[in-house]
Amino acid sequence: MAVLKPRTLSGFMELLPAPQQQMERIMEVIRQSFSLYGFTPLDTPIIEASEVLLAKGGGETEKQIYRFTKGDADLSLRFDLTVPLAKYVAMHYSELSFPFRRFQIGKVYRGERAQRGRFREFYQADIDVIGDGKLSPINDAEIPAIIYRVFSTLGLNRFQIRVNNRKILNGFYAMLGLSELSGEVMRTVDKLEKIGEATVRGILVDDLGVPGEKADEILKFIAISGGSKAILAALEGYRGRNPLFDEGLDELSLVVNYLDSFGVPSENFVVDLTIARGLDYYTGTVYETALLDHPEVGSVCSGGRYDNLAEYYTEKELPGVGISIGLTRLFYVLGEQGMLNPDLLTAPTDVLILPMTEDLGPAISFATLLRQDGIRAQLHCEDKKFKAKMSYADKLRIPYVVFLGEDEVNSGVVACKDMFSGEQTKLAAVETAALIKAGLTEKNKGAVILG
RNA sequence: GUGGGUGUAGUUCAAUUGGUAGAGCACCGGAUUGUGGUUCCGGCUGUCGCGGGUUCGAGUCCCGUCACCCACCCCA
Repeated sequence: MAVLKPRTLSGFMELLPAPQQQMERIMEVIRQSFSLYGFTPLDTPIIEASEVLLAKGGGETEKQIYRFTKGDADLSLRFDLTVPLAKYVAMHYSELSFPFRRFQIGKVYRGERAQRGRFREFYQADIDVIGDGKLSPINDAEIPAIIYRVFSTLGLNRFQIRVNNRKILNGFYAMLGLSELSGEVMRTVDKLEKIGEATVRGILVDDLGVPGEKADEILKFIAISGGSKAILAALEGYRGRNPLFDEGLDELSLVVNYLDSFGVPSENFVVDLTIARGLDYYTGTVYETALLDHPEVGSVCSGGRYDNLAEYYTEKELPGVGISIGLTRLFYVLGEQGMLNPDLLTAPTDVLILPMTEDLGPAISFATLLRQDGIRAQLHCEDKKFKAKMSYADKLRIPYVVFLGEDEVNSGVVACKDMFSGEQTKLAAVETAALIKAGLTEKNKGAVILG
């Protein structure tokens, strides 16, 4: 019979069991980290009515969204987690308590060309804080702490949280009389690191029609660098010329000043006046996180402050601040760079039990004992050679194999082999369980996801 | 959407100026009866992406097509 060639669509990540385990661990770290800051878990449908997801209209979303019809229904796959959140908050406004802090880890879909580190289906891990009418900028200051917590808990050190404030940029461009162009200018300046100063100036002057001396002022402005405090000090020099700028500077100062209290080391944080990133609804603080050793892969976590999350769905004013971790991309990079700890236990079970007697009772009882003790156990009763079963345990990197043959059953013990050390013990069931438990704790000790 | 590249066993790749396909890894089996990972021996697999053309003859040249990859755009 002719069989169909199996294939997975381009841009869709499909993992083997061991990497999937690592992915799950990463998700778990993210979940726990988010929980530590008082965020509540949320899940929303992957499919929504197109009119809801496309309420904003125009732009990239329209071009890239997966849209289809089912009967009369015009449906779309969610493009990000923020728009569904907006709908959710608008819809359940009266049932929610504000500030509403939620986290959500879910797949999103973008019908663009797949590329290295760029997927069509990928996980985003989002947190957002939504205020009712107003939202304290202290929330902006807390975000870097959460990012830092997630990345450092994963075992990463070489990353940098970059922060900027759009009010500062917009205010600055207003000072130059370039308000109408600020979007274009920001987009251009954002590419500085990639294309260089000369090219940026060329685009500003030749393509956008920015007068030469103003382009130079822009370049001078974005070239402000140094430690966060030094940058703030330099920015103070521009104070008093534009109210929006001043407001942004106040917000940025707040973020910087509380970093220490929030436990964010200064080496993992920088004020970067070039970043403008993100969807165009960002209005204040913006964040971007870069892996210092892999600048080429792009952002793995970005976000910012927006004035009005749900303007398309409600008259209520709902400002918010949030970030999105590009989990799939992050995982892809970590794997590609060999940064996933190979010593991390990824076996589907802790113990593989091999019964070798007609009566499976003792083996099943032992499995039950282990499971009651919180130890993952699997029976292997298939009609296979003993060697094949050992090989199975080995390939899956299962840490313990237990043998239950005539000898063991008759003398009331179980034989247990530590597959990593090769040592084998023959002890009573309860003692073996205790031994395994202690051994697992030892093997898991300091098991960071990244190594 | 625009530009470039590539398509050969499960996988990574190889195949002299066009002459009807190989290697490593993986996989499977064996090296005496209840012990894996190392080693040794043996074995398996391909419509050479698909369709057409040139040719005595094409994996190797030409056209088309599809798929994938890379860059741009945009972004996680």
